[in-house]
Amino acid sequence: MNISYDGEKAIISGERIDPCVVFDCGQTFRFEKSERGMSGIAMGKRIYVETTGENLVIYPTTQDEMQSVWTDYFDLDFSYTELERGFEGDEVLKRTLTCCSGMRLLNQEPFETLISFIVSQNNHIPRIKKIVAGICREFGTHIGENDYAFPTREQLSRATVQDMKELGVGYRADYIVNTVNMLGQMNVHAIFEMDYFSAKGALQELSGVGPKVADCVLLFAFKKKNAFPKDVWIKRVLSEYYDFTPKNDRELVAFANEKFGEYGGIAQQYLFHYIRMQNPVKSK
DNA sequence: TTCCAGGAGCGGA
DNA sequence: TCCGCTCATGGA
Repeated sequence: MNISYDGEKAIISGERIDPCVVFDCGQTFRFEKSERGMSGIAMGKRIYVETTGENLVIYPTTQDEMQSVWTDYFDLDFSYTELERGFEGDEVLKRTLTCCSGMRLLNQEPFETLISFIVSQNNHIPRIKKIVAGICREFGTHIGENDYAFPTREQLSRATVQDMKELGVGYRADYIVNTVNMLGQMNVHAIFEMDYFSAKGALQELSGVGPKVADCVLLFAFKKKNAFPKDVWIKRVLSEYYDFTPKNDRELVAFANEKFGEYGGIAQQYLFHYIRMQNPVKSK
């Protein structure tokens, strides 16, 4: 993979990256289709992500910012091309490449990921996007036109349960307010250094965070590529394509480890996106 | 109108 | 540990 620069554009070559897959696969809720690709707000800034020929273009940015922010955000030090080659040995994973090739797992900001996935529970993606946008608009920093950054913990600590309910989060309002308060007494950054099971346990101490939300946060924010979130779609995948119905969380973890290894979480994301693409009506 | 969603918490068995 | 119920909301 190579990164070159043209004005305020960073051009990435040598690795197939499909922005429509990356930003429309349910790992982040702040991107929408733009004229030539996808655009959204991440790490406190609006960016545009497009493909031109075989290359991916990210703008506006600088070489310094690419090195300090976006290389990590886009997980550019990890070769998904090589990973996809490893899918050849699994018929189902191989099939996902027809519509999921060019996927990447983003390394997102932990607080935003945590709150967003508390909102996500028992919810539809379009509605999650709407609610997250509202949280940003009401409590985040205005960064231009109609753009707002996701609020910091301190900013969101000013939100009451009633405020959250007015944004449509429903019964999750208590979870969010409680978790925001609990995080004031917790060193979230320490989770980066924990092993998978300790990290999952630590997250599940928080209000409204169960096994599924914890796995999503570990996978999408804390770089635990073996975290394997189990939602209704993945249950379908395992049941329909692998003829496997886990009795409990332990059985699922064992199955994912054996079947998909240390990058099970990434495989999970291909499977998640694939089955949703097969069921376009249900997934909306 | 009914169904369902990137589920978690709770009480009871 | 497991099971079943409840929770709020709105798009399809």
